[in-house]
Amino acid sequence: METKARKVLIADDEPDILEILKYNLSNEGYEVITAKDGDEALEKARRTQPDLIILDVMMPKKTGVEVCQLLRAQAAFKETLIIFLTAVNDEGTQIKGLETGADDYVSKPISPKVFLSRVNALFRRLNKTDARILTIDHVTIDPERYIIKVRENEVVLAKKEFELLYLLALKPGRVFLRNEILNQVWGNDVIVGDRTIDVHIRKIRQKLGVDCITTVKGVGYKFEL
Amino acid sequence: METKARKVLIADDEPDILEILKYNLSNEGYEVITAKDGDEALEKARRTQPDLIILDVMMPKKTGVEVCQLLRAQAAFKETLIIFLTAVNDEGTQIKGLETGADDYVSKPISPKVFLSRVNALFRRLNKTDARILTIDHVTIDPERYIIKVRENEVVLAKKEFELLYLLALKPGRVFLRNEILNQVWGNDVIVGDRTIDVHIRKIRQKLGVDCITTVKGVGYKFEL
DNA sequence: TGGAGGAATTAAAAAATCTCAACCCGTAAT
DNA sequence: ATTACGGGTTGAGATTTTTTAATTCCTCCA
Repeated sequence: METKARKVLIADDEPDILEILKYNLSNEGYEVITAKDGDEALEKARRTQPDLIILDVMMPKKTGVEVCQLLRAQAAFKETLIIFLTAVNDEGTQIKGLETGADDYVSKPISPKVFLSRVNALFRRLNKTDARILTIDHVTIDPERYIIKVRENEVVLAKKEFELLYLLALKPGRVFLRNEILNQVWGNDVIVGDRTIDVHIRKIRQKLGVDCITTVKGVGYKFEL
Repeated sequence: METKARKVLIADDEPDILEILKYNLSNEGYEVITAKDGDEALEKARRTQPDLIILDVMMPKKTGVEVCQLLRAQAAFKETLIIFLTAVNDEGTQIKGLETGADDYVSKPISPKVFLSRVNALFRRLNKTDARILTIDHVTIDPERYIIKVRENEVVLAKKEFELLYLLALKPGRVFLRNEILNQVWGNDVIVGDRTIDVHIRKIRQKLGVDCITTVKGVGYKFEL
């Protein structure tokens, strides 16, 4: 249950639906934000940057389709998952929905079980493309197995260490500011001291036995062999 | 892991065909749902979530190809089996059909016997990847018999234990998050405590007597010899 | 040469997470 | 009715990871 809570925004004008979905998603460990009309949805989407947005097609102020179009027009929401919810089993809406760039489409009445499995499926699909094996020279980082290999030798890193290394290795050579690292690995709401990063960096260097992380004084760190 | 009746949705505008197929599939133990045009097919597919969908290419309202495209665009139907039915033995249609993501393609007139064997074959193919005997080094897991063998010694696991081990062994080395394990083994609607997984893992380790499950702290577990 | 600022090193405290044993509750078998 | 068993829960250690805090090291520059 500790998979860095994913944020889900639900927008629907029917309080009942809002409640049911919120309840179920919360139970699954998602962090849930709700909105009761199109404008509120837009506003909260911008402020909270959710991982998934569930939009009722029929809403006051702005319809789900409109909200979706507006969001997709913004770079920040190009990748965000969007699911449409609709009472009408209307073909026209469905087509328009998928064309607007929704990732899935669920029609009411909603079965919580089915709905949850769809949400999970979406995230699973997302993860797939997200967790790829990195190979930089003789260093291999496999996020699926959580192991690092240095010249055929397996190295075991702890969670934070692994995530930190993975982040740096995603863009070898690029310098990551301490702040970036904090946001990506720890989350932008966690507060930890600056030395914490140093210590982790040190452990990684130590365990890998290879000098692959370079310090850029006053700036941050980068992965480099 | 129960063998619940497979649901099959048949969509065709010719009542005769519908009848024949329904009769034959029912006899084979499938649960059959029928639709007489594209729209009805879409609607019933969503409501009943069938395991297999048989689509006539030429149908009122929407053609089979259109229905297929719409379905495949939805996450919930990414994995669903789809068979196209067509009167014309038209090359163009066939190609378009398979490109749209159909799993098989049968042309009329239909021989019930041949048709059934194709359907069975599809499910068998699906099953293969689903319930096959796993052998990892000297550990053998047979999901059909619910038997584990470790160096010729049979080990008896309880249901949950078995399913958990099987899940992990399906992708040796890959780390499964606690959430994934919960979803796969317990189902995404059941709520059980976190320690439950631990305890089951422990029982497995204990019974197998071999150290084959590795914990990745803060992340999950993986099968590894 | 002697700070000053930033980073590296350490050790040790604090927090998070597992393991393990004991226990409880249904249900199927006897 | 009794027992055996699967399987879910709990809480107390044990372990590991993460963070903090104190100290030492550099490197640049006045």
